[in-house]
Parts: sequence; C-alpha cells; structure tokens
Amino acid sequence: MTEVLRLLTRAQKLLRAAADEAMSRHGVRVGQNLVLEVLWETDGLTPGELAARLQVTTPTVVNTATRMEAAGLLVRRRDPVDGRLVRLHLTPKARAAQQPIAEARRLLAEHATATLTDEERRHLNSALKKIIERMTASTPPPGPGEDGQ
Amino acid sequence: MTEVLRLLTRAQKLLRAAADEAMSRHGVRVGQNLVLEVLWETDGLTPGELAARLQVTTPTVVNTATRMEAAGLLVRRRDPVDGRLVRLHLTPKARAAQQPIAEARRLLAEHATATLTDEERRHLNSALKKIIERMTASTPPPGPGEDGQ
DNA sequence: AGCTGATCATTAGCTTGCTATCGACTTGGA
DNA sequence: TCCAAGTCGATAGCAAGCTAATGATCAGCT
Repeated sequence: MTEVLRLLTRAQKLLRAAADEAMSRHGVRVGQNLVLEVLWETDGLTPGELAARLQVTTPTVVNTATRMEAAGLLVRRRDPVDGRLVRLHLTPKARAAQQPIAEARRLLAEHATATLTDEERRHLNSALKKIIERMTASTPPPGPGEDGQ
Repeated sequence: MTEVLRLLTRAQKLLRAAADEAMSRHGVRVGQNLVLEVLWETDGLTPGELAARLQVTTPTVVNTATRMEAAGLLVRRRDPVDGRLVRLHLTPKARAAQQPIAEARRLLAEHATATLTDEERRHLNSALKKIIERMTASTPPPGPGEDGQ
C-alpha cells in the first residue's frame, strides 16, 4: 500500500537528477530552471510573485535569485514606485539559454516516458492530478484515529 | 509533454511535506524514516550498506545517522573485526516508534490515493515502475541530437 | 615485516527546500 | 503630520540530497 510513495519518490529523484545533469550542461541548475521558465513568460516579477507561481516559499526564490544573479542570469532592480519591491529581470544570457533548455526538458520527458503508451501517459497524468488535488484540497493531515474518507 | 515532470514534482513535494509533518509528530523527520524502515528489518548495518539499500550516497546516510544519534534514535558501534566499519544500531526509542510511524505512512498513502480506483492505482504503480526502469537502465542522458530509442 | 593500494567512514562545501526572524518601506488613521 | 500596523525582501539556521577530498584501517605482495 505504501509502495506508491516509494515509487513516486524514486521516480522523481531519478528525473530530478537527470534534469539537473541536462540543465547543468547549459549553465543552469535544476531549481533555477523553474525560475527561468516563469520569467521567460513574464519578466520583472517580484520574488513574492515568483514564489506564488512556483508554489515555493519566498526565501527559496530569494536564495535562488542570488545564485542566479551571481551566475549572470538575472539582475535585481528596485521598483521605482514601491520601494519594498524588487523586480527580477533576465539577462541576455538567460534568454539565450531558453531554446536549448526547453528542448532538453522536452527530451527528458520524452525519454522518461518512452516505454509508456499514450493511454498509459494519460492515466499517469490524471492519477497524479488526482493525488495533487487530494493533497491540496483542505489538506487534512491524516492523523491516527481519523480517516479522511 | 513536459507536463508529467511538473506533476510528478508537485505530487512528490506535497507527499513529502505531508509525510514530514506526520513523522515529526513521532519525533522523526522524513529522511530518517527511511533509515528506520531498513534498520527495523536488519539492525546493525553499516552506512555504506544502508546507502546502497536506500539508493542514496554514503555521506547522506552518515549525516542522517549523526542527527539520529543526537536524537537518541541510534548508536554507532565500531565493528570489532573490521575497524573501518561502523554499525548502526537502533535504540529502544527507535523501536517504540515503529508501530505508529508505519501506521502513519500507511494512512498517508491511503489518504493520497483515496480518490483513485483500484485500477487507477495499479496503472499508476506500473507507469512509475516503467519510468524508473527506463531511467535506471543504462541511464543514457538524452543529449540534444540523439534519441534514446 | 613492511609498504602499497583498496575500502571504509567522515568532513567540507554546494543546491534546494523549509520556518522564523529582522529591517526597510508603505499606508492608513489620529 | 506622524505614528502604528502591515507588507515586502533578506538573513539565519535546519534537513536532506549531492560530489570531492581526507583519514583511518585492512589486505596482499614482496
């Protein structure tokens, strides 16, 4: 019964490691990749906005942004209107990486699911969505004695 | 196409967070839980053996073991025959936690997949297994231009 | 017996997540 | 106008993963 937890953990770890290796060939680590994907779409977001979109805490984005700034992938600019805000802007270097990184990610997904049929892929996606919905909806932690039925 | 990567990451993160919260109620963090599950079965393993079973690197086990030792969950004992080896032995405290922790894990898995049919669960498990097999078998990183067909 | 190479665990240092706290800035009410 | 409360980003510190380098011990060969 708890098998699915182990399988999910293992699969995700393998995929993450493969993604990190692939991204690293383009000078981007696996966590930074997600920030890039959002900023490619909408440049100049604040750390808080980014965190909300990535479903991650603000400190995580702040730290990642610091590393990316050091790597020359983005710059911080203070918002001229509201001095509390910081806006994250991609550099040309980050834009240049868009194509190859998106392609690498596509290839990885294709490779990982290469032995699945289209139907199996659909089933997998829908099952994961159900789990996600179940875990986010009200999030009642299953304590001993109560059953989230 | 890359949707499945996002879904897997998100689902695993939600499950890990829920597991961490549940385990923490019994004085065990989510990474330590895995060490416990192996040592409940086979006490006195070395860090290297544990790492191999958990599919994790030795330093990860060493660091986790240090935290668990500080938490009073296990003790290190030098192997009397081979002085290079360290054997990890669970304390009574760790054994006492076995029942509730295993139960919490079972409840979590049940809760997470509560909205899936038995068939969907089987499909999910088999799809994850296929992905794991695909990613471990020879592990050809999909570089640009070549296709792991 | 003694040295060399292999095999362990450990340490150092990194990324990526988290929570809790701090400091700066804005805003609304007195 | 000015102070209090709220809202941001940044920092500190922890867990858990990784790689690379260190250090201790064992084993095999001369």
